[in-house]
Amino acid sequence: MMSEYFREQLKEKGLKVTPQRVAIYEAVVELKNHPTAENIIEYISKIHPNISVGTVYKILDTLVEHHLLNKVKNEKDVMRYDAVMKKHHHLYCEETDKIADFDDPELDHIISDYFTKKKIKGFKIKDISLQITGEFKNK
Amino acid sequence: MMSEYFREQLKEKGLKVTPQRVAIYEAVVELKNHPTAENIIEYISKIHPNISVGTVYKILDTLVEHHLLNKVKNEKDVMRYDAVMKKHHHLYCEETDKIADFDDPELDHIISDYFTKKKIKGFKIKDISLQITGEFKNK
DNA sequence: TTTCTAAAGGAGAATTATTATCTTTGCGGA
DNA sequence: TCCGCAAAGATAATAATTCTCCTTTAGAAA
Repeated sequence: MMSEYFREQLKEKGLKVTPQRVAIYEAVVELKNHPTAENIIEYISKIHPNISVGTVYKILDTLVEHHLLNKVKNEKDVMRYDAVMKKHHHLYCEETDKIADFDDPELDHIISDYFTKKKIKGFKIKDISLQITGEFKNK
Repeated sequence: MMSEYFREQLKEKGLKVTPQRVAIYEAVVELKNHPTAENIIEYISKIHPNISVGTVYKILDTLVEHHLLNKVKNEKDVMRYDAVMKKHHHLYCEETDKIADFDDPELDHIISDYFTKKKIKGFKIKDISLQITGEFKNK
């Protein structure tokens, strides 16, 4: 089962493996497109009608805190979540409010090269992420 | 006076020049470090005690909509505003939650060059902005 | 300058997303 | 299997923002 790894991760970090946590993690994976808490709640409520809203928020926080999920914010106001933990960039569509992951090691390399040569004075860089806004072409 | 340009801009866009709008714009300029609505409200209330909270939000929205201010998002929850309209990147400090503007035409050039050669399939890029997280070194 | 009217502002209620509190439940070690 | 504490449930509270409704005012026109 695909969430076996997730269960392992929970144990490793000393967190209890609960059906709620597994369900929410699976929801984020399943929903893919960077769901909001609301999206997750809606999805969850169909399968596990008795998981409460507060619990969803609490679990999302816990998982973000322990680096099992990522938090992303969009131009609008709400927080969104992502199960892809690998460092990556984001493509935003302003119109449809869609977010897609974007990964490009070559670009990362170019940028990190650049900042190796040219430091920002008074600032120590930990991470760089690109927000690429534009629009998705419908194929 | 420095807000002369702002008044001109309002007129040009068919917006009325009101003392509230001028005051709020000046507050954002004055406060510099990407103030939140709350920061602005606090600042404003000292000078113009009778500008109401709802008005501040309404005016911020209007000005963002007409590109007289920018909205900046961070991983935390609140929106922040910026009077610097020139395209630029942001430096974020995770610890102190500070944001600084970062401008680097050379870097922009490198990145836009890169994407001229290597398109993202299914996506039309309109704008790229970097979020550089890390920490400010105290001089 | 005065008048007129749509646009803008004021006050505070309403909404929305999120967090906190407090009680109950159940995971997982002994 | 039992027990203790972490976690879940229910719901109240909070915070940021938006909405509603009514009043005021900027600025165009007379």
